Amino acid sequence: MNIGHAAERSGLPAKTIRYYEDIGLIVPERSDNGYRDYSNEDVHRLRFLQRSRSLGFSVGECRQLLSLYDDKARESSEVKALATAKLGEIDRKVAELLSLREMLGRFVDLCHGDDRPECPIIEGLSRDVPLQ
Amino acid sequence: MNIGHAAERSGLPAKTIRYYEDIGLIVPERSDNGYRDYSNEDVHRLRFLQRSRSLGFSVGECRQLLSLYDDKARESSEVKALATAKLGEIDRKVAELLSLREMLGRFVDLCHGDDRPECPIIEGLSRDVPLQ
DNA sequence: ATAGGGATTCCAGTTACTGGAAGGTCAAGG
DNA sequence: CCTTGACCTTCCAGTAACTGGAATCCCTAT
Repeated sequence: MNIGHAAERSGLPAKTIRYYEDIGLIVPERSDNGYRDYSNEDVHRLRFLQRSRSLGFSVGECRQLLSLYDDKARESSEVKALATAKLGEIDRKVAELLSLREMLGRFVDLCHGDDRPECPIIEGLSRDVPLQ
Repeated sequence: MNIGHAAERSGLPAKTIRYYEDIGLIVPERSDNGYRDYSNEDVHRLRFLQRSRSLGFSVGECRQLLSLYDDKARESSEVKALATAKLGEIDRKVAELLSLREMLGRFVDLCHGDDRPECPIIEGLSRDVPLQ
């Protein structure tokens, strides 16, 4: 299967698939004409990558996950530890965004948003300690 | 004021301040010895940058905000529009993270996490359609 | 005189791709 | 047989927003 087809079936752009090959995540066979030739198992692996990345795993973590995926004797606790750590990261990220949201939201609420130059948002951004 | 002091007072690393100068966000005076010399107003501007960045504005957006900050005749509606758009972005990002969190959390819950190789997380990541 | 702590510039690396140029391959149509 | 268009190849460069490091310079204190 050519890269275009593999791209379609995995949901990853062809460019990205080549990049993943550059960094050694997936190395397909080559056809006689030099084209990359992906097996169904390769596509599976690509989809695994696509899904892991979209779930917020870094490429490095995907590499770890792939080696666990390849290791038929892995212990599920290893995988669970990785995934649980990632959950914690997501939670921290959400909390951080929510606190930013709250501060910015307060600035926005205070701003009348008309044609006058006074603007609590600008003031909030430049004040030493925003909101007392 | 030397860059070290400006860094301390603005909460930005000196490296970052030099970078901001490279990209034209803030250009301080120079002392006779060639050292950068920051005024109190410069520090104010740096803090504005620090705060805006930490609130999730991109450097490009900070550039916009700075020009509004500099423009004494700006209309507050302009600033409000920018900030409101950013709020929407934050909300979208949070929603996305929460949905990732939910999916990954379900995989983690399903995994017994022991020394056996069966692992619903790996399976979830490699399945075509995770959790129907 | 020298030792330290800061300052300077410049170059390279990071993450995870993405865009583009120059060229090779293949199947279909005239 | 030739061309056209859609694919494929490699390689180089650029993105965002810094960060690290090397080589060198400046200032102050002992």
